[in-house]
Amino acid sequence: MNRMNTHSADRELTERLATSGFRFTSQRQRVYDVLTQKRDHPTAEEVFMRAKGEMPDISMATVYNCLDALVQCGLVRKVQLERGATRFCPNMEEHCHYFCDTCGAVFDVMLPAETPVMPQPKGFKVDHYDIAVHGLCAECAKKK
Amino acid sequence: MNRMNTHSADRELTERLATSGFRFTSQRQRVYDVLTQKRDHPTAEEVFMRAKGEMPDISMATVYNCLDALVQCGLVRKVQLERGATRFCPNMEEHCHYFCDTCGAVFDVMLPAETPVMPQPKGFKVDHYDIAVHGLCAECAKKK
DNA sequence: CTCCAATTTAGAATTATTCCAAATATTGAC
DNA sequence: GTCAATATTTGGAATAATTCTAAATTGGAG
Repeated sequence: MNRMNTHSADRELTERLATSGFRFTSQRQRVYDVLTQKRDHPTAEEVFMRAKGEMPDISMATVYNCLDALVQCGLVRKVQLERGATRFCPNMEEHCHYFCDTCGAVFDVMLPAETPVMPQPKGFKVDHYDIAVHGLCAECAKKK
Repeated sequence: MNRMNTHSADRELTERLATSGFRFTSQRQRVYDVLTQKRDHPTAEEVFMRAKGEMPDISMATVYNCLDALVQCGLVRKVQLERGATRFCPNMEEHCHYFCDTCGAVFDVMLPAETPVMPQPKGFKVDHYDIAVHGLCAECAKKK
């Protein structure tokens, strides 16, 4: 299927997968499409349900596999905002997450170019930052 | 037990519990002691094992109960650094966590007084920040 | 001291995820 | 295009961490 990868987006996906040693599959394409179409930080379960729309036979195990491959090849980020299901985010720019503890809504906010100087544990080699701001979104704040 | 709460630390604990509508119990005292004695961000399982040292009959369910009460009365913070067990931290000052993705070590680092201005989603009411820095600790960095 | 609500306890239930082994699909060589 | 080798998908079983449940126990007000 999709022998030619006609769309540039697919070719991009194929290349990203290939450079990490993964193959292009229709399931991985579908899962990545789901994530880029509605960027609301869905859980694996939610990705599964949306993916089934156009691909009714896809399985939960495959969704986990695909998400894992996409994370490994640098197209998707895992986001753990609370205990419970991990969420997935296709925005790979440096940003932080505003999280509504009441309704679960997530908002991406770019980080300011100027990051403040932070003292670091001696010899610590930083890989990445995970910054979350917890609180109430406008709607939920109004209701209280 | 502990009818008098002779130690000031215990009285402090009793008061904190009371103002949130909780009772003082020996189990809650023990769990809080475990957290303050070795501030290495243990999981519930680890707290359980350490608590059993002086209190062999304490149960896992109780450890979860106690941790929950301590979090609710503002003496302890939950820390979710990755998928998997939640960790617990008795340091209630504003700080962030440096986390070694290889060995799991956690280092507290105070945040600089000057926090950078961040654009916020309209109407969002901030409750707290969760800042984690992932990477390799000095030891693990050396091994590579 | 007595009573009642809060707490503890052991074990069952739940949730999210990972593991497994057989069936299927993809890719590179011919 | 065909074939073989290997990666991937799949459904279901297994696991890990936590939450729930209901009975026994305990703390504290009066």
